[in-house]
Amino acid sequence: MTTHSDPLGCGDCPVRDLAICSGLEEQERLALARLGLKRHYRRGELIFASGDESVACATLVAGAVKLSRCDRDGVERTIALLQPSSMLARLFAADIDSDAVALTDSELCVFPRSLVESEMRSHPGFMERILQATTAQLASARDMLDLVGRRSARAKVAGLLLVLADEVDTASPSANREFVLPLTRGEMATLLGLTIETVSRQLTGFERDGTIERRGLKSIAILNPSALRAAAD
Amino acid sequence: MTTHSDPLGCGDCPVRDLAICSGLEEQERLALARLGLKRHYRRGELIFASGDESVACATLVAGAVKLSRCDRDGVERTIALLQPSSMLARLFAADIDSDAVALTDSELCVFPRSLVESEMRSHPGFMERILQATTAQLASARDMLDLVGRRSARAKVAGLLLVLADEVDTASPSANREFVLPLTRGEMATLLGLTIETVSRQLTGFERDGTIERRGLKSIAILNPSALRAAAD
DNA sequence: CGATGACTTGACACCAATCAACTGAGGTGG
DNA sequence: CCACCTCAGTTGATTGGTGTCAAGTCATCG
Repeated sequence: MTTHSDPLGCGDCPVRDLAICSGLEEQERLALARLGLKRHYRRGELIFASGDESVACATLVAGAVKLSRCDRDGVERTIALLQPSSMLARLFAADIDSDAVALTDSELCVFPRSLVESEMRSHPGFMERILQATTAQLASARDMLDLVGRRSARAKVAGLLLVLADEVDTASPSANREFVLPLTRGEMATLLGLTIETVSRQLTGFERDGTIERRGLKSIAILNPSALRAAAD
Repeated sequence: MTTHSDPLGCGDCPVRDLAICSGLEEQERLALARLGLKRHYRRGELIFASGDESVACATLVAGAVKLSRCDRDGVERTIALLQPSSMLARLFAADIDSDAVALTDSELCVFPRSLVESEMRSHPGFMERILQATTAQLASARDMLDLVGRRSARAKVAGLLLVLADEVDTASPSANREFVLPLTRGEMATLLGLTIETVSRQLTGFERDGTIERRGLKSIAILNPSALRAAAD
């Protein structure tokens, strides 16, 4: 191994088989890695800002990121939640249309967008991976739309808890799942089009029901998943 | 020209330079056209149903289509509006996750999904077009999320009117634009997470303001676009 | 231990859902 | 041609849910 055989530490990358890079041959992946860089962001840190020129293409390696917008009164609306292995990029567009903010301390691999686009044109397997990633994000955006379009606060919050629980742990869809909320109450509220107080009251309601249990401020256990699913629509 | 030189009538297709087929060379496009078929759907007709096997990939040539889902109480939620040139497909997935319904009389070119996927793997230009289309749908889904996440009915309806006006006519973003709503009040309501009555009342409100004018049941003129934009957030 | 910020709870007002009646447009049939 | 039907849309009265404002609690950190 030469000194620069693994500049980004791809060797022990937790998302190496999920992220778009997995569509590249070893050699191309290395070429990309040489021109990329790994960056850490603290919770709350701004990664890209709406209006920025779209020059980068990134992969979320660890942590959690939200995309959001603000209207002119400064009211924020979250339009996407991104998990590790997600691609952060605006392909085919001159500039960014939303803020990207780290929800928890996060790690990203950042590449020049132009490089990613040119690599993708010469490597169909890479482009297919990017298409898959985009398709997955589209499906998830539509799921969110379904969620946010619900008419009662109860259904919205229940649905969000189920989404967040699944994100944490797809393995055991059973009772007593405990997971850590990556979102504050305020972030849940801007995501669902509700207020902090309403989100809080819904959580209290579910806890009174025995549907969930709050453990500390950020941790939630789902005691009765079927009750939660029933509440979700 | 031989008898089968233009089986789908691509020659005078209104979206021939916009749809994904435009990513193909003449010869490949013809090969695809030979295995596709053109179908008409009446307003309200079901094109694909949630749960169906994902065997087709279609292009909306003319008309308008919505994607929607129902919860177990039968409450419908619309998760996307598709315009001419949009691709209707669930790539990389075994089955369909939402109903596709014609909003107006519509015309679609339908192809076997397997064929589209294999063509895309052998023609990078075609895959890039599909990626572009998917990226555009993702952007539009996030715009919708922004819209539906607004907290007042007034802002939601105002935003929707602006979206619909743009869809009809991007050319003149000025006053006195008149356009035909492709959606009934009920469809606007399921899209925004409101009720028919609320949508109706908001429209009446905007009309009293002098912001819009209703002309017949389905036609709307925007008299004061900036007032509408102000109301939209 | 005090300060800060996130969260919860309460009281109240208001907006949107609900239920119900009415209007108007389009279509059918006598 | 008009009467009638049907369905989408509008409007009104009322209720209930969610936003708002305000106070209070809890966790974390210096």
